This record gives sequence, structure tokens and C-alpha cells, in this order.
Amino acid sequence: MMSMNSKQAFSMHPILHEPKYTHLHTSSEAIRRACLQAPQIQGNIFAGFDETLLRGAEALAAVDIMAQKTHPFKPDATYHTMSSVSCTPTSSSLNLHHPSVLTTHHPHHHHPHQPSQGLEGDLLDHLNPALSLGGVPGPDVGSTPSHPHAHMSAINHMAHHSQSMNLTHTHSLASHAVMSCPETETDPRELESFAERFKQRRIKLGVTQADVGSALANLKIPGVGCLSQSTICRFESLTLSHNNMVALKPILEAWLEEAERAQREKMTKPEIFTGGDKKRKRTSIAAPEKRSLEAYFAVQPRPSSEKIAAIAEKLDLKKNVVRVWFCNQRQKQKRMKFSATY
DNA sequence: ATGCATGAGTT
DNA sequence: ACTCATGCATA
Repeated sequence: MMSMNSKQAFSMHPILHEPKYTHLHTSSEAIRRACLQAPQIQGNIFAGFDETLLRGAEALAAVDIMAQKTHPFKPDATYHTMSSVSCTPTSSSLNLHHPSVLTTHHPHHHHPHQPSQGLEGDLLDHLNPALSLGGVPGPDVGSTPSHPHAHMSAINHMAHHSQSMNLTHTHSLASHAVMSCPETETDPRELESFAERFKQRRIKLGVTQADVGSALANLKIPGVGCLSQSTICRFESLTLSHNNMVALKPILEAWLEEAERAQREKMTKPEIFTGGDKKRKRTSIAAPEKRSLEAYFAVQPRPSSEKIAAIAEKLDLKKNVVRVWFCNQRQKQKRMKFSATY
């Protein structure tokens, strides 16, 4: 009995069936993306200095090891609440932070572009910020058994209604700008407070993140199946993309209300009360290699296939591992927890 | 809680 | 070959 419950992988979105939400996600994100995808010119120049760069980055990465002794941190952790930077569509934004998790770091954003200029000279400037991303492990919260879930990938792809404005094009927002969509549902502050309330109420119900995830299937919301503990956790800690948060909120909200309703029912009638393959191996990139990767990333977040191959060879990692690492790294930058999006 | 991975949908 | 939403495995 391995697959008791097959996954129905419908890829339709219950909430909204927007054929596509092109690439106008969050305005600022679009910008960042634009910056990242920047000119290919760099690629060429870059190619010329390949050796130099790789060495430089590695050397710097090495240097960083020493620097690290001064202030230890995990290379990867969450970027904490920072932000509250520039503009929000309607108003300025403020950020709360989670008292429970993570330590406070400063908001240093790394800006991924312009790698090609004064290579060796500027290298340090780029590397430092990137390498100082840090975080703190967290205590162990999770618990409870695991259930057999299947994965269904669907639910969202929605959120065509992000704030549709641009940081750079601030002029146009003067008059209209907002219009339709329930902006309250996409307001980062609203999302943040909801996430916090959600967690508290969930705990009050005595339910774990994993429980919530699997319970979602019982909601019978068309197209919505269960979610993993990971996803619930990320929702609560805001480590999902803005769009993802927006898509999940109504679902979790629905679950919450249902769960609380069910509990109230129990209280009123206490009588009913009585009662309730093959493993994937996770490759682990060693610290030194990771430092090098971070150094490379600081210089060029989107290395070409060739570059990736070169890096992979130097670090003695599989090319695919390196490629995925870069993808994940980019994705992290975009998560909510405010990589300057708000 | 988070690192590395997969898969669908895009570009 | 990339982005995004998610998940398994694990620290």
C-alpha cells in the first residue's frame, strides 16, 4: 500500500482561473526582475573575465570565512523584517516583526546587477552584503506525525491584482491607480497580521501545522487539496511570495473558521467528544562550497549555463545542483519578508 | 524551520 | 532554461 491516496493533480485554480497573470505581479518585483535579467552585455564581458571572476569570488569567499568568525550566522536564513522602504501603492508601509522567530538583522539588500564593471575592485562591495545574509535557526516547533499526502499543485497562480503600480513610474498613480480589487486582501500588512492571528488561533485549537495542511482537503473546496507542513509554516512566517500569500489566505481563513466552528460544536455537545517507496535523498552543500556559491551569486545571480558548469566543476558539485541552488537563491530573494517589495 | 528538489506553465 | 508554488527530508 504505497499510494493510498493518489494525487489529483488538477492544475486549475479554484480561486481564480486567470489564464495567466503575466508578469505584472508586484510592480516592484517586475522591476527587480528587469534589473536581474539585465543586459546580456554583461554576459559577454563576464565571459571574458571568467577565470578572474571565479577566482576572485572564490578568494573572497575564502576571505569571508575569516570574517565570519567575527559574526557567525547562517548563510541562508531568512531575511528578516526589514523593508518598509519605498512606496506602497496607497500609503507607506510599516512592518511588524515576528517576536518569536528570527533575530533581527539589518536590512541590507543586495542588488544583483552590474557585475561587470570594475570587477576585482568592486567585488568586495558586492560580496559583503550578500554574504552577510544571516538568520537564526529556530527552535523546534513542529510535531505530530506525518500523513501520507499526495501533492497536488494547483490552487494558485492568481493574484493578477497585485498593486499595479511602479516605483519608478510614480507619476501615474496620482489620480486613478487603484480601482477594483479588494485591496485589503493583498495588503502586506493585512497579510502579516492575518498570518499572526492565524497562528495563534491554530495553536489555541491545539492543531499543528501539519494537521492544518492535511485538514485542508476536508474543506472540499474545489481544486484545493492538502498542503504540507512546510507550506503552512511558511505562510505563518511570511516566507512565501506575496502572490502565494494572497492565494493561500482565503483558504486558510476558511479552514480556521470551520475548525473553530467544529470546536464550538463539541463544547455544546460534549457527548460526541469521545474520540480520532523510495526516499528522496537531500543533497547537502558543504559550508565552503556554499560560501563560494554565495560569492558567485553576489556577482552574477543569473549565470549562464556555461558559467554554471564552470562553477560546478570548480566546486565539484553536480551541475544540476548548482543550477537549482541559483534558482532557489533567486526565489528566496523574492519572498515576502520583504525583500524590498514593500 | 529551512535546504534542495520537482513539476507545471512561461518565455 | 526560467519562474513559482510546493514538498520531502532533515537540522
